[in-house]
Amino acid sequence: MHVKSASDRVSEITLQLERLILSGDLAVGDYLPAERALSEQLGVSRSVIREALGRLTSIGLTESRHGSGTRVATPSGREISVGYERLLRNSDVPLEDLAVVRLSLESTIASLAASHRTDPQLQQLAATQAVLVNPRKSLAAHVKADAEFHAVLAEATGNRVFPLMLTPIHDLLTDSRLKTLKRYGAALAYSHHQKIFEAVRSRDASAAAAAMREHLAVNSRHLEAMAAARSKTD
Amino acid sequence: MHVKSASDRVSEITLQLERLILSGDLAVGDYLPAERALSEQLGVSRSVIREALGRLTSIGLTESRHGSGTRVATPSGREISVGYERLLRNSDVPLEDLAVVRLSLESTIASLAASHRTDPQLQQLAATQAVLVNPRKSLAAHVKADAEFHAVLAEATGNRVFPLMLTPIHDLLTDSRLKTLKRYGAALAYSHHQKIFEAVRSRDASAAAAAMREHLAVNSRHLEAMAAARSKTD
DNA sequence: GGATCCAATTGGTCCTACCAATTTAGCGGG
DNA sequence: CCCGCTAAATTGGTAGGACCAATTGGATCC
Repeated sequence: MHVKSASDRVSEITLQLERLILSGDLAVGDYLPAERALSEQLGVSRSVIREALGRLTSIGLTESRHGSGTRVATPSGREISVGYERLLRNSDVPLEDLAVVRLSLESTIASLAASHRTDPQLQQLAATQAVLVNPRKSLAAHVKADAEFHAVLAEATGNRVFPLMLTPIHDLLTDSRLKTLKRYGAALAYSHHQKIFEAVRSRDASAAAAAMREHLAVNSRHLEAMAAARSKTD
Repeated sequence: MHVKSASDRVSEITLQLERLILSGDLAVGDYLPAERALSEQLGVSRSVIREALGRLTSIGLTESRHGSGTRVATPSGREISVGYERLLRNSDVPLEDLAVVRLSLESTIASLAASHRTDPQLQQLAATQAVLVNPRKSLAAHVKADAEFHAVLAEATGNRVFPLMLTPIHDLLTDSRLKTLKRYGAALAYSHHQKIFEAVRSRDASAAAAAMREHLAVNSRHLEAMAAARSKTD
């Protein structure tokens, strides 16, 4: 990648530390040396160290706690999510577009999950369903269970890229999912999930994908309706 | 979004400046006030200003030139891509997994492109095909044309999220694509692309998706073969 | 009018001192 | 011996000054 030589110190140091982390010399959760120590070891002022660590933190590679230290953060895709969020605000990407991408990914996920799911994962899915069908649980709990269902499904593909790609999309769509749940109730989501669940349980890949498409179609229609209402008032 | 209150000064200032930029008060290319001026205006030390600006620069919102000043950078979504790329690289996912995700996205892309493509986009596709079928062009040119073909297709969906999701994946798979081109020659890629092209031209969504799946299957088989060879030597 | 040089402006680095959380070690009482 | 409290050491966070280095813009000179 042509990231031009970066003749300034902080960029150098940032790269150096980044390499140190990504090379595996430092595991997730390990503490980096203290800023004053790094300053001496690397032969630059503490300001440079601080700016470098700040940049690493801003891209989610490290996290610092006052008085405690700085350690490498658990990679979670959350930084990517905020990046996407920023881009969304900036370039005004409509949520409908995101929903389309989600539909594409999730139908593949359902299909693959049906082929690769393990029994414990099946139980996890059942657990989220138990929450969703329980009317005594709060709306927030229902939303969480809904998200969990899809997350477990992504896990069950056995392909680690799917969770990484899906997480930020889910985060961005969480609002719309909440509205959909409010509008149509958890019962509908439960019955949809149940159809998917049965297909995954019986390892019927195409049925799982079809059920997923049907499930997400509700959300898409809702988004489109809102978009239409919005454009009317413009 | 629940981005915890961020009690430290630099986070505050970073958010403040970010808001200032994204709200449109500062257009792309505009210069921010000098660090010393910002320091005084916002009532914090220059160190804080510098760290905040550094973070903004590291996520691609601003760019600083020594002696000149700091201005808001042209938004390109590229920073998001490299963020994604970093994450994927970091988590050490097998290329086969990436190829699967790519297949999922690209088949949807082909389908949507068939419905939404414009005539100029069709011409762009044809142009990359002209390069690919020209044996006088270098291998690098062929790889570029191949990448371009898929990029234009992603554009043609009219959904700006697809390019964003696909770009980092393409970047990570560029090596394997090069090897595939070497192994099977540009002619095969050309004929596959041609099938996709015809389907997109005639707005046949399902044919486009099918042709795309067939196209990428070659790549997948190649990757699997390499993975198998690798595991033998382990 | 054009080229050259110089001074003001601006980002980049270093340093030192101090503030504020956190952790750790030590002390004392039970 | 153990628990709880306190104080010191460690660590990140902020401030502010001094200086270096690149860029810019104007004044000067031809």
